Amino acid sequence: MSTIKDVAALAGVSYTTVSHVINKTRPVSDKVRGEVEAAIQRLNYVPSAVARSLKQQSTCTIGLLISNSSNPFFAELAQGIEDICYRAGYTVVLCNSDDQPERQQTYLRVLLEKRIDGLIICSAGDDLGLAEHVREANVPIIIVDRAVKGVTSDIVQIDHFKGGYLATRHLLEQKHKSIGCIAGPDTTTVSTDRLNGYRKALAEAGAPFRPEWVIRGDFTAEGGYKAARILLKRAEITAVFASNDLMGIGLLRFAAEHAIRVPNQLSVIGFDGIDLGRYIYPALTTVGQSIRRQGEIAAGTLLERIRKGGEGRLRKILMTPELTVRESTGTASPFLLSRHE
Amino acid sequence: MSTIKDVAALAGVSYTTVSHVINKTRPVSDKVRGEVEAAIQRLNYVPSAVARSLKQQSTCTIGLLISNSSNPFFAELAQGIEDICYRAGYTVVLCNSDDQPERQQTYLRVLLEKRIDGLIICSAGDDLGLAEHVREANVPIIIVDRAVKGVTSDIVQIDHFKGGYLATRHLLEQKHKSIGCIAGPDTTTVSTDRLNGYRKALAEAGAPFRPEWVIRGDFTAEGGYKAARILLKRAEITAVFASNDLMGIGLLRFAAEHAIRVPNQLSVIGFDGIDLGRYIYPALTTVGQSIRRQGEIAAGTLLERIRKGGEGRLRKILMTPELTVRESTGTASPFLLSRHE
DNA sequence: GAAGTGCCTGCAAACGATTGCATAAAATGC
DNA sequence: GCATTTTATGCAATCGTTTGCAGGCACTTC
Repeated sequence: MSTIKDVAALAGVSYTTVSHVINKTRPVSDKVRGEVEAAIQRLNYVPSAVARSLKQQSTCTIGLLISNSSNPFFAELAQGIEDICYRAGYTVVLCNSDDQPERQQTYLRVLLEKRIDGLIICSAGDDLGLAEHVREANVPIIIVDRAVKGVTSDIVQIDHFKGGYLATRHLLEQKHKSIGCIAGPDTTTVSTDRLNGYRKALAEAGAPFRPEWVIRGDFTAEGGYKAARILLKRAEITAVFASNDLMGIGLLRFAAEHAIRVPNQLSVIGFDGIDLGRYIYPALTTVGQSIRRQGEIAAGTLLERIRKGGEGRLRKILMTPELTVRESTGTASPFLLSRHE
Repeated sequence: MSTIKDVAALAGVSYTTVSHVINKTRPVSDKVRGEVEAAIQRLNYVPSAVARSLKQQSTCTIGLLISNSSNPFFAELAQGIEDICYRAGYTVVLCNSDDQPERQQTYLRVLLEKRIDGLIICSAGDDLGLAEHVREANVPIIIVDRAVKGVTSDIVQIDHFKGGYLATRHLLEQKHKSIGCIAGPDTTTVSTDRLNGYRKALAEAGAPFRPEWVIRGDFTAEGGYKAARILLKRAEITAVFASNDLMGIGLLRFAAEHAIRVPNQLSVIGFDGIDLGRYIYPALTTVGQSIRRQGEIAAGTLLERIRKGGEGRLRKILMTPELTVRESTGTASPFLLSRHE
């Protein structure tokens, strides 16, 4: 692989000049510029970003630390992030911790060694080790969607509480009286927030909160399916708030298999607003905000902080969830009790 | 950010020694090692991978160039790739060209500047510029799933032809006589291969090939939905081979909306085997091979080539597709004509 | 014709690691 | 006690760029 010196030698100039031709950082006579460009062509020269990074103390690279890439949520988020970074000339390195704290820490370390300019964390909130290491990291960080306790950084997230509230209120407005909930794992603040929103809506409507109507899932379709098996044993339940779309889809699957008609006999609402929700049948009613947009905002905010050299006070961006009514929710109807086996 | 020299100064040794302590590359007395380690701790020192890369001419980074990250296929593929790379101590930079050739070229350039050790391309095959640039790149490359004309590199792909054949034969075995096809864009070899498999199966069964039963889609759910609108106008069609799962899902959506019962009135088979196929209802019958596995094999093959310094003859790994029968296909039944509006 | 003013261009010192070569000190052999 | 081996450490060149500081040359200008 040829270097800037090879180019300089071939063009018969100093490598300083070659550098300036490449970066247009000071005037160069047309003649010399022509020769240098010809030499670059001939040698098929590609400047080394690693040498440049070393000198400039910046890599134009950001890290994306996510906890589990199998949720379409992350794919959409990554799209938004990647898009903004691309436009700004930044590059994204993808780190999937696969829900293993140890893997997460290894990645964090690697990213720091690679001297990333910024970090986007979108990861389970229950890892204490992470908080500590992140604090020492001394790199601009933004946390997306989840809160990581003990880390002070920019943060962009949807209002989980309000989302849970809106979802449940929607079901209540459809005259449902017995509303189940598939919550997330109890270790994450995300799921507690959503659950609290659900409780608030119930309380506000004067409906009782029944712990036995709440099942913990793990944010996967499989988890939603399993939760459905338990939850739908209770014939009185006519609607379910699944605290993410994937679990909602698992629930819908269970309903379809057991000939429970949605929304006639059972209403289902999800959370997130993944793109696929509109293509399944019945299309999933959900609450959320464009995930892609969240990614764009996250990346934008991070890049801005990088530009400022990390200074400026911390920003907390709270996005207001919106209800997207599709086909999986409807008015409670009296004959639904007949569904039970 | 502290450097190796700061550590050396604090520990009272030369930075050579510090380097050797870090890399365990030559014996160091226990006393000195202890002091160095203490200094590293105190300063919170993290070695710079960029300096190391410059010296060692290797970045332990690979590029992943994909054409459109909104297809779950890519998410699953990326998972497999990322996993293998993680284990091998490599890092993945994610580049989504979003189907824009110009963006693809920009990314390729950036990756070369960053001196990636290897490249995985999983991208639309119709960009001639890419082939040319890639050939000059002089970096180990592996192409996944698609063929890029004019590029000589390792390649791992599923046998698209055989997949199309198996899918169609499955429908024929269910006694379907009029089988439609939603093909991919005619610019990619992938879709032509799959289409040819479809034709072969028809020919073998003595069924006629009707061009008007083939609609071109764009590999998205939306595209499948639109194709369905045209295709299902023909009441004689009792089964459809969608040449990827996403389009199959779009088709299923259309069928559900129009009260066409699947599989009773219409059978649908997809291609790829995305994970979500099993959770929708009816679950999508499909043909393919573990996508994650494909990613793992791709990454593994690439890393092996990197290890060999790029030498060794080119490998072409052809994976045999397998049929996964789920709920969306069944025996042709006579009363299906009644479905038409 | 000397001084002043613009243009272009080059020298050499960083950036933060790795590593071949050399050397000092300690241990061993006889 | 001296030569020899072993063990532990340091020096300095190198990787491929960027960039502050000068220097050379050709015009003006008086």
